[in-house]
Amino acid sequence: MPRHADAPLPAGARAQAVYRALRGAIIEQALRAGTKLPEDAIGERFGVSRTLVREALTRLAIEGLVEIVPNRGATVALPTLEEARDAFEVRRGLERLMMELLAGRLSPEQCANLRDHIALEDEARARGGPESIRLAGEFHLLLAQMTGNALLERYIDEVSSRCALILSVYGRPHSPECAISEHSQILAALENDDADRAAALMDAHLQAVAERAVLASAQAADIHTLLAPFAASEGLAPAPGRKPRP
Amino acid sequence: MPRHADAPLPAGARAQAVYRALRGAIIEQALRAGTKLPEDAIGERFGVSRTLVREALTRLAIEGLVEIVPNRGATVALPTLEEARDAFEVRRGLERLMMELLAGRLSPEQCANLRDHIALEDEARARGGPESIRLAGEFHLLLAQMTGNALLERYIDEVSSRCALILSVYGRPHSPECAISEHSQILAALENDDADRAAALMDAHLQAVAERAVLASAQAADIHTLLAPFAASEGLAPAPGRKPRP
DNA sequence: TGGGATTTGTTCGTATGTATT
DNA sequence: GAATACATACGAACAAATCCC
Repeated sequence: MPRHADAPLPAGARAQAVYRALRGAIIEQALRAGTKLPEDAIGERFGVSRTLVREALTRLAIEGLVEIVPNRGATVALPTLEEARDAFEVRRGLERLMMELLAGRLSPEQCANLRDHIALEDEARARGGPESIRLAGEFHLLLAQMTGNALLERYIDEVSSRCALILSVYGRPHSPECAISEHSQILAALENDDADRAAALMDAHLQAVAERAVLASAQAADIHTLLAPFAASEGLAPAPGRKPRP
Repeated sequence: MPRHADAPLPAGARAQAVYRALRGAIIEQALRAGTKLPEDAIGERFGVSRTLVREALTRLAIEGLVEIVPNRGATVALPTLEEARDAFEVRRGLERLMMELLAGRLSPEQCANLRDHIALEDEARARGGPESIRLAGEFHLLLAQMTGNALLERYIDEVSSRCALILSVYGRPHSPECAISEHSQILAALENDDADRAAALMDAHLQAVAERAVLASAQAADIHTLLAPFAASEGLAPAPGRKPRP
């Protein structure tokens, strides 16, 4: 839920807000792989000093969404094919565990929530908007939340976003990460208490996603413009009276 | 490999050095769970400013080894029993994946390295030194490195260190995390190209480690120690005179 | 190759918030 | 409960490295 920009965020929350804003921008491909992320430009855009930007960038670098080279600054990560393989390999392991934890344990409310989410994905996909990428990833995150295992949730969140970045590099531009019918089938298996089938479906699903990755290229754009919607949604104000570079 | 203190570290490497030093101290239980970690004192100790200490503490907080409360600073994390369960659950999932990736794929050199490491563990264990904890964890990390999957390696490193912290809270003081014979059996199964058996052994091994911890904490008698993590996780202080909640 | 402009690395001061007496 | 002491949150400024012409 978005905050108003003039209500100051509590201590320690602004760095987190910058982190979330950047993260969202990367996952939705507003900031494309390889884009330079200069500390002061971002700080101006969000109305914070470089200190907080650095903290956000450091966190993103640990997550693998950003690459930091000493004395040369940060860029949106440009994963190699090997890193892509690694990410999907780990993801399969984690999501298989998730299937085993969830099979036969979902409440009717949880199942309803998942069906609602699948419907949302369907709509977004029909419109062809960039949210479909985010929504597809969020289905997996929603499942992770339902395990009640906070660490698993964090890892799945992390590896999913990394996979999203990978698809933005190697996949077709703006293609949703997951096919919707596959999500439905997985949910059905989970409701059926069929852990093995759910795990097998998820495995095949992720395999398909990985293989869907083919080819693409990216182009840069002005960072102030690209970041605008993400700043607003996280309650960050741009610095007054500074324009996109002359 | 230790460096000479008067050779200054390159840019960006000092924060990492502080991070590693603190991490090692926590894992080897030189800094015990719950210990306050003031920026000033640490910076003074390592000869760096608070900025770099903050960066190190932030990284440790993301990893779950340190807890940071806004405006109140950092302490060595005091994992709850639920977090303990989560950590071991995720760890089982990751290490099972690791067994599948490694079974039948280890070179003779790698097997020899692993045997050497097991021998080291054996010695340390016999001496009863605190390194045995670190070494036991490093066996798992060594296996992870051999998968060639850098992300899996990072996750296993992270979850292993978190488990080490958990054992320092709930386990017997200075007890090694892993029984050596279990490591040997796992290695044998991997050499034998028996992925299922390796996975099952690893599962049982981690299960045993987890249960050893809970059992030990139940026998540990002192009720103050036993309750401390629960009190802390619920916002209660052991000392008198603190309000429940604003 | 060189030098100025730009960006990052780090320190440290100040304001703010928390514990203590 | 107020005053005090202390630790943290954040930013400005300086130093060093890199980039670019």
